[in-house]
Amino acid sequence: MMFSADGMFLPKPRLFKRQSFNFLASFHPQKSAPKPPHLPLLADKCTSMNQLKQIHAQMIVSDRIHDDYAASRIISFCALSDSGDLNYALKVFNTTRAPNSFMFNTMIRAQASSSNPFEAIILYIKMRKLGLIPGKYTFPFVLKACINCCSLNPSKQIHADVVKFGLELDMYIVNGLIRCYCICGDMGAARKLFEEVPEWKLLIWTAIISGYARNFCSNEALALFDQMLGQGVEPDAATLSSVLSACARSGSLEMGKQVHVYIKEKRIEVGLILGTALVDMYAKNGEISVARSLFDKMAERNTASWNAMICGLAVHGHAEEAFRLFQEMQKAKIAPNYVTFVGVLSACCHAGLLEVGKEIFLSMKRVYGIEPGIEHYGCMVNLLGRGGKLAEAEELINGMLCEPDIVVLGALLGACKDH
DNA sequence: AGATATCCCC
Repeated sequence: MMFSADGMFLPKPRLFKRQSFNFLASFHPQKSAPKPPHLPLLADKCTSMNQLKQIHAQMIVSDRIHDDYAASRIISFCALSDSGDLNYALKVFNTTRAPNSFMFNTMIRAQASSSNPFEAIILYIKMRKLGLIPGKYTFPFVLKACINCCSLNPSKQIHADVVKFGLELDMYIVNGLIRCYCICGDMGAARKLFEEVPEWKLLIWTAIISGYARNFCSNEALALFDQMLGQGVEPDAATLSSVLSACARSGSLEMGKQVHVYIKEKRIEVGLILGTALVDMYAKNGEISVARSLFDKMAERNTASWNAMICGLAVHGHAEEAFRLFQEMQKAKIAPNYVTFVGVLSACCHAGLLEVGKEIFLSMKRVYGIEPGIEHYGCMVNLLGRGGKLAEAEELINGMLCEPDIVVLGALLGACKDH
């Protein structure tokens, strides 16, 4: 390959100069007998959009762009490669006269994990209207789009299509369907699919276990995990993070510890997510020092990792430490989110820090652009009420965007009784 | 003549 180190073919691309196609020229070693380069294959060898655009230009000039295979290679690179460009892929796709199912699959796959997953569903509908047959490389991605959109209705429609096209036994597709139903909270539908799977691969176990864990059905999640181990299936990091989440929420410290031992024994890599799950499990179960030492050892931490530790400290009465960690989090330039402030404000509640709490509460929207939710109001009413500021607490409740719940009103009533 | 999936914090 003749690519230069910076991925550019030329020091500086100049319009209308022969050199502009230097890269392509490099595939004509003999001037006497120039052999046309195989453009579609060349598209696969690109490492940058710059290179791809030159090949695309050549395809247009030589009229090869109307060749299905050639256009597919261009779309595939732009849509899926790391150095691609989804908008460019869309432009090429939209100007293709008769996109085939490979192109649709590629675009659906790319759009499913984009910021506009719904576009993938729209593409799927277009594909069906054109009479193209969706296949095993269509459904996993359109289902992923459903998961990222969090919408149940198209999932049912797509489920019907899966059956219609006879693909209900494809592991990747069943996995997608189960996850769809789990995300939408329809554990009944998810379980039914799970029971019908002919062979329970790890993938499927993980889908159903994480579904139960995410929907706060910790006992079902742990029971299925037991069943899975009983069948000799070995869990991986993804399975174990869901199991740890179930242990965290159900107070199953012993089970959580066993999982930790298993991770050590099997030398499973503890990355960001599994690390966070461990910290959360120990923190929620009151093993703050274990949680803390694991947290400190993490090579990478995201907002969720900090949240697990901060909330754990706050709930177990270590308000000062929770604050200190919140400050460290900001120093580390990790953006706090909604959950972070639930932790920080509940630390204020535990420590009775009214003024600090007020300041943080106001900063939520002003500094971080996060609209306070019911949990944050709950903390504030609690703080104001305990400080005897009943009128202020009532005023705060009246100004809420959401309806006050039992926690908020209970905090106010309790304060009224005390004062 | 072409490719696939999962997980954490409320």
